[in-house]
Amino acid sequence: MALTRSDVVDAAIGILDEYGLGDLTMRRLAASLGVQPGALYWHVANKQALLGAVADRILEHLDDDMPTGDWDLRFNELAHRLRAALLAHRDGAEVVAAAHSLRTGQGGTLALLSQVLTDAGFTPAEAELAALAVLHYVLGHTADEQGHAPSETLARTAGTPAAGDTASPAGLATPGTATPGTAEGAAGGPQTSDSPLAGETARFGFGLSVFVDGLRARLT
Amino acid sequence: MALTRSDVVDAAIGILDEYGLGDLTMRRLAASLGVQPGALYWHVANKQALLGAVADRILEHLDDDMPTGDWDLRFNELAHRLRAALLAHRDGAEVVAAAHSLRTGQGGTLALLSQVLTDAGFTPAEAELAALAVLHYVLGHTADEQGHAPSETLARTAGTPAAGDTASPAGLATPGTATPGTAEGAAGGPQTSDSPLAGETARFGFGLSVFVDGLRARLT
DNA sequence: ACCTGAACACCGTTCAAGT
DNA sequence: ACCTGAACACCGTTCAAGT
Repeated sequence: MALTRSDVVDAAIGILDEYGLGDLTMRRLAASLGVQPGALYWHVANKQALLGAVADRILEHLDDDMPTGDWDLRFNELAHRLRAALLAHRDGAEVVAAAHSLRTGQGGTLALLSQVLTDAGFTPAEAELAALAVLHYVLGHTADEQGHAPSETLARTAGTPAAGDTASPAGLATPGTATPGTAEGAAGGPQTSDSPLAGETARFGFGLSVFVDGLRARLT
Repeated sequence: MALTRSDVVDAAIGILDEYGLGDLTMRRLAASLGVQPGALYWHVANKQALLGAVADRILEHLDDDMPTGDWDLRFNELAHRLRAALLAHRDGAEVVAAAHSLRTGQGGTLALLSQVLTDAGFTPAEAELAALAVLHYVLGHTADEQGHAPSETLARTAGTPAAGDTASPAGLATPGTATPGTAEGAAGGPQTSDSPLAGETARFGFGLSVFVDGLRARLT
């Protein structure tokens, strides 16, 4: 049966999760589909476009069933969901960053965050800038996590969360994030597991809340 | 005369400024030095190490003649200097990001920002997290600027700054930043040049000040 | 100590030609 | 419409051998 563009993206995500971005080459992808490298170019313009499609897939359904409530609650929820979506795939943050997919991507992650802030009372220009700023923060922080941190995305497998650490801020259910590829540095580093900032989610939340506090301060 | 490691880094920066990161290959670098590709590996372990050395060079002297004063003033100064240093070389932000050079780099940009915040009264853990957060912001924002914005780093050539826009926040002299490579999108996009957030430096400063406001709010 | 020559094992992309 | 075969123009890295 003939290959489909969606098949190509599926296979790409498969390679990503199993071997990482460094091994996601057009030639390996073709091989995994049992096809010649040139065949891919019928379904996808080039590698950049493929990465864009992969990124769009990673960011799909980011705003499904969004809670209603204060802007800061919704803003936090979106940021945490974004991080969770990136963590759900090996090198997810790097892929999305490489694809420049947050600004333009189909889902419009930038637009989502921006909208919450204009609802809150910011001008469109301010809202977009602030949304971009936290987007950069989330991408950077999550890329760091995926670069050299002990994984933190099982949650479904074990009953007790790894170290008192869940991806969602409140008790809100995260969208269907399957288990990711194995992390490279599984041997725990010097994790100062006593401070209130231990746990990657808490560390992430700290930077996020500083930013949200700064935003709140300008609303008065 | 025999090549020196410093020569190699110099030549790498030359290629970077003239042709960009995409054209900075070991083979091109070797050719520009009139040497065989293999010769480079006597001076540099691999490409990653080379990029690290280039990044270190870009970030050199970031804290020369730092002003004294309130932590927020010094924090802002460092952030603006960092952006200026990145803008001083084509694809500077991407190089530094790729080199993971802010955390570990010789200069210790992370340590510098962190120190300012511990001086301000934050715990070491909080200070490092907050410093990392703005580092991510600066890198992301500046990478965006360098990716598709009309260049903004002449300042020395013309008497009147391009659009009421300088890299330094106050009248503080920036360290020796030479003129960068030409920007790719020289044709001006839809620049809404009326709002108070026009001008890349103002846009950068907005996100930065939101974060600093958030930090100040926790000091009470 | 420093570099050449030459190879190894890859890349992304194009494109005539086949079915 | 969809894919093969085969090439083009590259990569980073290694390493014996030369000087």
